[in-house]
Amino acid sequence: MANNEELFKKIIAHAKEYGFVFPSSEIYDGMSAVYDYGQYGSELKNNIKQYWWKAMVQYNENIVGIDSAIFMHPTVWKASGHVDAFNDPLIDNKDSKKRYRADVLIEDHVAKIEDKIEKEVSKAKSRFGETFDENMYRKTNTRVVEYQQKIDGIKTRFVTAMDANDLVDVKALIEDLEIVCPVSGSRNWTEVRQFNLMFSTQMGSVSEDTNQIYLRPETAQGIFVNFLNVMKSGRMKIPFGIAQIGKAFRNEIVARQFIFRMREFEQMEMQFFIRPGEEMKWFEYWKNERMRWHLSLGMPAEKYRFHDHDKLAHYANAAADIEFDFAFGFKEMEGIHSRTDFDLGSHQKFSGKKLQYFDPELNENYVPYVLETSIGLDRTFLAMLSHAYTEETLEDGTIRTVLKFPPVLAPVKATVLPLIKKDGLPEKAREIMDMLKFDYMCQYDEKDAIGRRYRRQDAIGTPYCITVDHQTLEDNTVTIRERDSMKQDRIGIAEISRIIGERLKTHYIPTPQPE
RNA sequence: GCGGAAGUAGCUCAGUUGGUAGAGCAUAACCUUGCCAAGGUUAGGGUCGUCGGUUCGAGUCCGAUUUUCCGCUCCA
Repeated sequence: MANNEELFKKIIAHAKEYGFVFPSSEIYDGMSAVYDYGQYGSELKNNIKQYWWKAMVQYNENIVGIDSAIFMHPTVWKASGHVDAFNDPLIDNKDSKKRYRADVLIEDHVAKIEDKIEKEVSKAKSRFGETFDENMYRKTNTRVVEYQQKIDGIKTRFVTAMDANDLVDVKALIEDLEIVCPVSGSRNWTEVRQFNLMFSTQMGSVSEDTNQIYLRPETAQGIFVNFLNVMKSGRMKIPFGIAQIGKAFRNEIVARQFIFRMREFEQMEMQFFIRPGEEMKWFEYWKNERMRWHLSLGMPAEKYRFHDHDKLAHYANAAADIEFDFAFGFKEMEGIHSRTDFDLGSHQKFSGKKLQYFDPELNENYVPYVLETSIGLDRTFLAMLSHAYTEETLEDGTIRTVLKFPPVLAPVKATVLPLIKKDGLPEKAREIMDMLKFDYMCQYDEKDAIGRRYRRQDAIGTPYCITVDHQTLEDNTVTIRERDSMKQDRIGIAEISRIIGERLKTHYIPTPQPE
């Protein structure tokens, strides 16, 4: 475990030193858990996106891609449930260090008073027998009325305070009610703080006209609100999917572990619209298919595992994660969720628009069910980087640090190197560089000894090095060095592009979808 | 969010009881060598995380703050 921590630190240091990931705004001391992707990091990230996009959109005739806006109508987040679920006033007890939802503490307190009322009522009931008028008793008994007034007072005060965003008064209310921590039994509370997990901002430049809007906490809703548009304009027939890659924002209380948990992150999502009742068939299909995609990147199978959810979110009736063995243990990388008709049904209700599909085979209209695959791009990036990072001890005892990316994902595909910086070799190498750079991300390097240049390329994971030597000038051949084996082949200049292209071919081919 | 540790050049670090900063590697230029990193010469690069305090004087002592790491907590 300690070794893994050391390794993880080395990976983070390597990522910064070689231009993959930088702390954001570093010259101003950085921002907690915000990172920028550097010159090689952004290449790697783009390559992962492209590999996913091709696998989902290009290779599946019934899946199309969109790119929806980060800003969405505020009601979207009411329909999705995020406004309710992501807005909690929280308070901590300083002695037990336990955190509570302030509204829950107050509700519990109210419930206790209600219990007292019920006790009084049932006591009176048994005393007066059949002649007992419960409603009358509730309205007239002084003790019950007192309790009821107290409850009404608390509720009014709480609702007023919450509406006015007056968290100080919520705290005061908790103090006035002498609520104690169930664990420590003390009344030593912190201030009440609003943990709104959605970032908000204002739209509209004149202050009276502004609307509070949110940065999307997930990309999925952008797909659901475009369900009709895509279905109609694309003449889509169920089953079909809509894919999207984009940023999402969550104001996590604790964001840590490098780029694993960030407040601004990127998702690659696909929502697959299906006939109600067929969700388990598709759940199994996409579970297997997504795992096949991961394995096609050449990572060992034991690095991955499924984790089936026992506790399901409000929108799901089946859910599984694909977890990856990061340096800090198995963690979620992708989720496959059967979301039923929760999302489209909810948007149908809130928008008043019919979000339905006419199924000619069944001759009926229905709200389609949704099967979601949602993968964290930053987490996939981290998985690739962690797994690629290798320190090799060579025969002569020196240590080689090499990033063994799958070639299709490598930031730089090939580097052209003149063996020495004279005798016309740089000119020849430049010619080859100019020939290759329109097809592949390439570099040219003539500084320092050749061995050292190879190592520099190893450190950023370049799979192929093309070396121009004196023989090149005679017969138009070069050597091509393979990163992992360090072996070299001599090939003709005219063949370089084709040979690299061969080796960059994708290994993922989708399994035919079920009937 | 709570507790602990740390922050000196791009990287790894040194800096003695407070006296206004050093090394190696890296980077750039030139020379030399030429197939698996560290030959030579020269140069650039730091208001010692930030702000404030004590002091004639602070990288060094004190306080606050920020960032990172570790543990706890939290987590659709």
